[in-house]
Amino acid sequence: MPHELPKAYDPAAIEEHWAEYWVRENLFHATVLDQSPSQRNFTMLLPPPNVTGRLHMGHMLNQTEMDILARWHRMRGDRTLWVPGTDHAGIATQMMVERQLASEKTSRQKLGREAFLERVWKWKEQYGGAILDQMKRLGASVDWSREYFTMDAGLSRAVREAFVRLHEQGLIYRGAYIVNWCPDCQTAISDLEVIHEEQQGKLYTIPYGIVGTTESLLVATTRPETMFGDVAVAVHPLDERYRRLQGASVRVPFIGREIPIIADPWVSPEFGTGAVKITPAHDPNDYAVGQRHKLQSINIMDETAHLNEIAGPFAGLDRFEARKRIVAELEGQPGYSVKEHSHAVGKCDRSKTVVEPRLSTQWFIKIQPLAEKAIAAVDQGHIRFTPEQYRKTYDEWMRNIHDWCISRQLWWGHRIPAWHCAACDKVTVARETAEACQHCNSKAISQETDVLDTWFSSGLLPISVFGWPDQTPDLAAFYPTELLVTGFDILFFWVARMIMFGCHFMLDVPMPDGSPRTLKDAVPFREVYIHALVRDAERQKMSKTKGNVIDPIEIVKRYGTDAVRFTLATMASPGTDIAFSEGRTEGYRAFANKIWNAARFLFMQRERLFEEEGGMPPFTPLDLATVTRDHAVLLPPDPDAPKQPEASDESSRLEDRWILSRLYATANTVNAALEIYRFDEAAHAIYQFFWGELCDWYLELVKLRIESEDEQDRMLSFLLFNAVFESSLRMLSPFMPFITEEIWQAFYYGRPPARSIALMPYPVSTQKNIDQTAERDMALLQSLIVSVRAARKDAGVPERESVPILLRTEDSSVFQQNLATIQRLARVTTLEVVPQLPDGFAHRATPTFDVAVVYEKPVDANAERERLNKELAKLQKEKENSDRQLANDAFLAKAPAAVVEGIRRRNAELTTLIERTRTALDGLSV
RNA sequence: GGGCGGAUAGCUCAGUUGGUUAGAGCGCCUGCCUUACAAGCAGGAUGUCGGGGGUUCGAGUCCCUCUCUGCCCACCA
Repeated sequence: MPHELPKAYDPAAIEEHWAEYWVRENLFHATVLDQSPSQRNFTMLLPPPNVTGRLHMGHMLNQTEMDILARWHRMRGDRTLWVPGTDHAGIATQMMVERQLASEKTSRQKLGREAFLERVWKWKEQYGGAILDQMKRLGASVDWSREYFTMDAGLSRAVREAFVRLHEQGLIYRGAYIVNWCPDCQTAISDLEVIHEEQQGKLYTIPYGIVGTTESLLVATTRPETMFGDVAVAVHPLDERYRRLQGASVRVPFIGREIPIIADPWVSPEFGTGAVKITPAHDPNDYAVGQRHKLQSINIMDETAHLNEIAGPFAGLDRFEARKRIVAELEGQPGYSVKEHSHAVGKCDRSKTVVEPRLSTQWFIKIQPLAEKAIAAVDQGHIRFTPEQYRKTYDEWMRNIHDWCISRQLWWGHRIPAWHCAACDKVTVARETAEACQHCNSKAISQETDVLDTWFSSGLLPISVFGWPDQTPDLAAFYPTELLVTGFDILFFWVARMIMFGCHFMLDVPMPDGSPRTLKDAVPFREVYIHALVRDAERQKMSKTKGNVIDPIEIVKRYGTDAVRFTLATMASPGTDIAFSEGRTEGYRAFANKIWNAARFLFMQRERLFEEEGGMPPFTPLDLATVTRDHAVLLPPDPDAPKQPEASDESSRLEDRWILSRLYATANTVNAALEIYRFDEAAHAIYQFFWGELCDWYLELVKLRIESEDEQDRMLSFLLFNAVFESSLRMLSPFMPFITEEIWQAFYYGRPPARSIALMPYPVSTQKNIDQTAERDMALLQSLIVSVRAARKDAGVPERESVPILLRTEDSSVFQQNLATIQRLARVTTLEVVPQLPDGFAHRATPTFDVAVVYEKPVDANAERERLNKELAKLQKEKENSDRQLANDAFLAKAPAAVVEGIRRRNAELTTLIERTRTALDGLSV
């Protein structure tokens, strides 16, 4: 017996089951063994969420898009691999565990490094990766057997290898430079992790006493608290105001240290007073000036941004507290002044603390050589961006790139494989744990305590997940990946780094056939699709502080994954952010419900029909082939299927030819749209076809025929509906994997031709399958039915009552041949073709026909007059426009013939329509 | 300071290389519990395509300009 579908569509009741099924059956596992010469690869890497992360709407959009593409490619027969994993997320994870420790009244310092790391691993085992479970619930068709974590042994080995190689190549160096220091995280961070915020601050003008005089030099600064680190005051060499002071000295206020007045062209005389304090240890510009003038650097702050003993009376104070006190002290001094000043302040992306530029010893990557290859790879078209504008963004960034500070003063992360020697003070960099100093062979070495920036390991993912540095079969088979789908927020953090690392390291790996690899095949992916940001319904960025965060899992619980996925797909048009609205989701849940009920209709008819026939026939693709013999595209390929006798097209009914044509057209649209990542177009096309054509029209006609006497037609219409419906399910499956799986499994109850709809072929078609005659005739028929329905409404015919209609038309053949359709869908008794419509009946006029409903209840003359007048005005306006165009010689001469012809035809139609509408109006007034 | 994007129906958005009547969903109005579906069916209303100028036979679409708005990048104290 066929599987029953419950009366109500309840996503909660079906989704979990299939989510588990797909994982359990390991359906989306891809191996090198799958390889067949004709098969295309489609490989993607999931942008790894933080292991501490919780799924948000951005993840869901990203995963929905990737999953649609993965499922689509898989169904099209491509060897599809989508690799999932999580990122150890250095700072984020460490902070999370530290918070936990704090609540237990302890700290990582108290635990010590080793115990702390143990604790983090424990935390990771216990709570980490919850986000991947959430992903499973969304139906993401990833290869779970390949799940990675960026601190796995294999990936860690790749990290060490990459570090050592870069070091060997002279591309990694260590030194004291001004870096961005987060006093809260107590680590250096890269330029990218600093977010600049425009802020209303103050510009303080502070008098510095000139040595040997009673005069003062006025110095403008936004950061008075750094004055204790001042080593000079700089003026522009050509600044006449200060020329005489060059070479003189001033005293740092409060502490009285003498510092020189120097001249440097970097100073702009227009800003402030034209005299700048130089604090090399706490400002990148000042550091550069200091270097030029061989000045020393004085660090006045500790790692928590509290002033040290050099600050004299202000020692021990936090930098902002110090500023307050200093300003208070300066208040009232001659020359001192304050004015409002708006400037950009750098904050730590993670902690939102104001970043402190700080001189410290860090590890850096000399990025230029890597960037050059990365620029070339995109320039030469080996990597394409969608939307294209991001290519420019990428290019600009790459061309202005600075060296990358990769060391972090954290404990959680890939520890830098370098050992410091206590004896000779030199550094040993090694792949394996070093036992002795490379330089002096001393055993007194200790490993560098810093770890690597998290993005160092994620930048290596495209190569490390496939086993690099080993030349594994996976690396040979799956590198480069095809596509990267991600948000622009990690374009520089991640995308750019992957491109740099991929190009750099893979150029050394020969191709599978042994030939040398070129840039074209060294790239980590061939395409990058950058998707939009998901905002709330009011277009606000979702944020915890605003409290407008939509939890996708909550929404999924309420509407079902399929509905949410479809919402995101329909709204995902490139270049614009998504304002997520529950209203839309509700609408697409209704769509899922529609599909559900169409399936129920199908199953009910199947039972009814074949009970009469004396038993259930098998429902295999083979049976469907009996009605769709010309249309193998609809079906799973079955080379053993016997050829079926061909029915002639003439015997086919209009609606049959029409629905097939529409199905093919939809398949064409969907495939073309997905090819260029137009998820919205693809989803709209399916929606429109399924609801607006298959359900609203074809299904209604199937009802009519299933009741008919003609047994053969009964069967044919049923089987064809079956086939079209099943094809539609497959077409829809990448977008709504759950409901389609549920119905499809029920459809093939007992013996499905595959383990999952996800492994069935995707509908494809060509232009030649489009039946233009059928589409045109059906449009005409629909137009008549809609006209009659409207006229019925005007006449006030009760919904259930059928009425005769009068039709005036040149050619009534389509209507005559499809009389039953008209009778059924427009509730018509008889159709009479007349040379002229009589007055007094509600009617509609179109270019090809006029139709009236014969109903004794007189139409409301006033309402009808109003409607007709409005109609007339619209027609006349349009007519005027086309008249003007047709009277224009330039238009006739220059416009393409087809356009002119079109307007001529329309103009003629308008003439007729206007005439008829006038007649109708006259008829009313009689 | 540089760069990029957006402004189309009450709301959220489509609108392909300029070409006949600018679309969809939601919302709104009217009528229907027609046994697949009221999460439904049928019918309907709604737009100076941000303002101004230009190119063109023809502009929502191309150019200039203005207004508003969002974002990215940036070491000027």
